[in-house]
Amino acid sequence: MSGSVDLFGTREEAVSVAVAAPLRTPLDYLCRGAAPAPGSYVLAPLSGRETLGVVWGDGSGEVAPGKLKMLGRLLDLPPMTEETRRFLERVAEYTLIPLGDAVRLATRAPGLSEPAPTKRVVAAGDRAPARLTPARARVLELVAEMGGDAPTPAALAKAAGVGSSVVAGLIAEGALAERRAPKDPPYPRLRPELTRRPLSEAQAQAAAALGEAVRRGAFAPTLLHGVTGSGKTEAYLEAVAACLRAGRQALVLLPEIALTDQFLARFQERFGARPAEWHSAAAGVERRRCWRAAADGTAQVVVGARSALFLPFKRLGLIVVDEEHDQGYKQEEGAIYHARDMAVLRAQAADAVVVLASATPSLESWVNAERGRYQKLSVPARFGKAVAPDVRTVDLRADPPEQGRWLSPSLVQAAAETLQRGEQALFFINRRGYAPLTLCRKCGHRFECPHCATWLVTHRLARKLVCHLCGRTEPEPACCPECGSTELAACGPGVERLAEEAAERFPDAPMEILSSDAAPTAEELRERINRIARGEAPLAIGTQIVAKGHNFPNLTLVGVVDADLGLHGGDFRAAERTFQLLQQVAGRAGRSEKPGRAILQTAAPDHPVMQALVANDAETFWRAEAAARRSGAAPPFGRYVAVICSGPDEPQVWEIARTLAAAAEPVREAGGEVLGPAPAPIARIRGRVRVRLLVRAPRGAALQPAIRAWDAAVKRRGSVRVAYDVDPQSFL
DNA sequence: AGCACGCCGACT
DNA sequence: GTCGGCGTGCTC
Repeated sequence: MSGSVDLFGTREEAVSVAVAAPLRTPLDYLCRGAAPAPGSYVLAPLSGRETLGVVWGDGSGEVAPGKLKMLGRLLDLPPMTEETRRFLERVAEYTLIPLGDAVRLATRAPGLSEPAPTKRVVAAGDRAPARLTPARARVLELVAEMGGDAPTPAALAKAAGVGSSVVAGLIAEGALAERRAPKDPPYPRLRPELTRRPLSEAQAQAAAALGEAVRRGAFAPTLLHGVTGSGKTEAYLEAVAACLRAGRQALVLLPEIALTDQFLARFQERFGARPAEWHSAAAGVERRRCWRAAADGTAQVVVGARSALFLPFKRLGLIVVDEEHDQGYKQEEGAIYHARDMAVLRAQAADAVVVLASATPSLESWVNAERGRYQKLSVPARFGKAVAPDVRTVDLRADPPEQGRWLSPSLVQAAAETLQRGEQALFFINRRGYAPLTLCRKCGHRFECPHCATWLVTHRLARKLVCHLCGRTEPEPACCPECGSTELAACGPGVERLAEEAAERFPDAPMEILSSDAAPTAEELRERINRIARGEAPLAIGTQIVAKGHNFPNLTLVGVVDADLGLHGGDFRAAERTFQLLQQVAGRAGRSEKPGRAILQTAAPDHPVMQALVANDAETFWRAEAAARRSGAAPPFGRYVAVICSGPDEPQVWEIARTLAAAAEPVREAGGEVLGPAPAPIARIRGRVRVRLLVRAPRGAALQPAIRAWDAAVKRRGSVRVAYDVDPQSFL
């Protein structure tokens, strides 16, 4: 331990502390007397205030001891385990965020710097009361019945049906002992042996393999592939049970939307009590309780959204990432990370099992399983459950809609038949608004966003033109700003325009529109979804919010109006994203007892995405996609990092973005490539222009030198900021 | 992140 | 004449 001796001969030691501030390295502090152990939570003075920090190790000695500040108070919290600290280091290294930001992610709970709140409780005392009245007897009897449970004085009085003075009197005489107990109630003990639904052969096999891995207690990444309705939840709950028996904690991550009472009820049925819950909606007290219980090990299982991954678990043995393909696992604001990937890192640091569960695994997980880096377990569908819908394409070149219409004759006919049978039909189009482009018939002027180099989308209901990149709106124009002509043409369909056509074609069918801006509140949107689920609207028109989350038991036809949408454009994950989205949308027609079908309107029925959808064969698609990436026909695997440069002044941002591209020279020399700054990926969000620079680094190439160069390039450059978005595919 | 130090508009 | 706006820079 590097130390120093002051004038009075007192030994002062230096420790390094990772403070919860955006700093890439820990800072050195002096401490009086013995240095706190690594992992201790402390308050550290930082530019004139006390900031929460975690002792990381010995002082680095890089700053002269005379300039070091004295460490503040040690906090009364269970120390952060070495495993968690190693995990945070790896998160910082991988996502390119500062270590201090990673520490911040792990300390997002209120009241950490205050002692754990306590309350007064009473238990049986060691003396008999001088006078035993009937009221006193009732109280003492009740206390004896309670055994170890210590109620508050008020609760005890109420339960015994006596006044509070009776209890107070007994305390004064020593017949009841008063002490302080934690105010946050402990989580109820879970019972791994409680109930078990009968498992199918395949479920039992998967559960056994997972349980075996948990008992081994070593890092074991596993892809649990189970189609919808196969009961993969039951399989991984058995892994949770095995983890509880092994005396370790388990974490179940769910996409925010799936964190429902339904899941919790199922959990309670299996384990006899609800788990600790961690999600963004949880209030302050609940977060404090969950954080502390994760840290002291009394939370046996935490179920939570992505940020639960950063709880300071004491002895984590299992992480389940349910619906691992879900885009919601990606944190896009502030510290950018993908919770599924960080779960793998955490499991590695904790020698834990990580289960990635999905009916439609992501490309990266599939490739990792194929390469043998992940164990793969499959749970096929249970007999008698709803089956995948029959998927077909309609070739828009051979069977086109009429001029100015978007539904092809065969899709219209299929919908008519469906409605006639009393079943539901859904038209899907992944575009909000009325029309994606408005142009002037006279001079050809296009209405574009002045900031984003994209077309403004006409929203007819709101009477506005909206930029879907930056959210900028203008009133709907009456005439062309160039030539003054009033002949403006709306080109292409959006969900509003599709609804217009559907209403014309099926005037007698009540219709519900599902899009994020068709409903003013989330509550209203939920109500609309419920109306469809209850079968009140036979016809539904929707954007991608219909893709997940809900069962529509009477829905037997899904019509994808433009299946090619999203396949073009510069996104190097366009094909897989389209495949996953459309597979989910088509699957909406597969939840009914009756046979369901999906119709894809496409101008490219031979495209691998369409063929894979028709064959309902993700594996073949992933294999083809992986092969294309290896052969160079599609963007190759590698470490993709978007360097995001943002600031209020557009020319300055562009200038700095070019500097950043130049500073990426070491990456290029190492065989990587730098794409951009491209003209398209620019957007203005809350007054700040964002320019993205895509960098692909070869596998194994350390990006840290480039980061130093990029960080330095924006220093002393006003309010320009740089952030890094590491693509999950970097795992490959 | 937050806090201090910096230079330009409306106030007792 | 100042109070304070937030742009800019740094934190052991």
